[in-house]
Amino acid sequence: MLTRKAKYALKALLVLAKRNTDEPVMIGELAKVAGIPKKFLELILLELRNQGILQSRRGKSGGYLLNIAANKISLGEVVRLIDGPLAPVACLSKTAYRRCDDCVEEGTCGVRLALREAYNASWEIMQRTSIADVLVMMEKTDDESGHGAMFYI
Amino acid sequence: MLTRKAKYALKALLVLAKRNTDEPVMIGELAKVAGIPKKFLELILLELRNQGILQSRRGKSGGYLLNIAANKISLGEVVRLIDGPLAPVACLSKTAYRRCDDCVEEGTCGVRLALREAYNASWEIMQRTSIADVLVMMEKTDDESGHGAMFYI
DNA sequence: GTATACTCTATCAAATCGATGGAATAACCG
DNA sequence: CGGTTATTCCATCGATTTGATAGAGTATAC
Repeated sequence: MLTRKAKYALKALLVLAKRNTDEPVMIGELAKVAGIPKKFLELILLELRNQGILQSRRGKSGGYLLNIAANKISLGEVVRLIDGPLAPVACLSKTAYRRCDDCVEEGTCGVRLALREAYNASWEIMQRTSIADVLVMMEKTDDESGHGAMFYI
Repeated sequence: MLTRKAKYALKALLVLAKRNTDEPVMIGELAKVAGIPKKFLELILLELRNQGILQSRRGKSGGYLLNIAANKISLGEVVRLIDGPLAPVACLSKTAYRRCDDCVEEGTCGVRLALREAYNASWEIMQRTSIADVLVMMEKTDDESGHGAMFYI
């Protein structure tokens, strides 16, 4: 399970990417649109900004906007920045490899072998899919559902 | 990331499946072979027993043994029993579906769409792969590594 | 200069994680 | 039998993480 933090981060990024404007979006508005507790969202956006995904503008008419093109932000990256490594065990992580302290021989470790394929399959998709891709998926699904242009995050 | 508990559960099951005997294996021995804190392993085995995966024998010369054939125990099942749903968000869970309380419209929810494919890919493999399958993988890997019959969990 | 926003630090309750001590139970041996 | 020993079973604990809130500080537009 993702933490709520990572889920909120994805939600917020989707809203920001959909706006696709140079005008920053206020935390308060973002919180309302996405249904996220405002003060909690603050922390999350701040973290995304410190990681370089977002940029912020302070003071009146301030807010947040993307710092990277939406098609350059992968789902995997977002989740990893907020929740930490995606891998089921550290010794499988592609970005934060660490030997298991209870592992006698990594090459033939059963747990590692067991989980490797499942992890790779999931990782490949998480890495390949961008925020922009998701927007396209949403539009497509929205068309099919027949609600017209209005779709929710 | 799996919790340590789930990782230990998989390890222990692999050892038990490999023994493939009617004699129960003591917690103490299991703990030593798999490199798991004994008292912690107790809880895990107990939980697996309560879930029907293992059976136990009490008193002197007691211990644990499989209650289900190793090829009927899927990785996904084990992880789910110990760590809870595999799904990244509850509204995608196949075994514990629950609507997200902050979700306006599930059909077009971006987060849901975003994670669905990655989750499905991983789920399919976790569900299809059994403890017995992993043993086979381990033997194969072990042969290639040239260590002979001795392989570690 | 003041209203409006973000920024930062501290704090809190609840849940979860990893771990432990001791009670209950069954087998063995005289 | 009855006690000793080896084992599983149960209740609980401390530390960390999670999710969320509060409030003082700071930059910006007007």
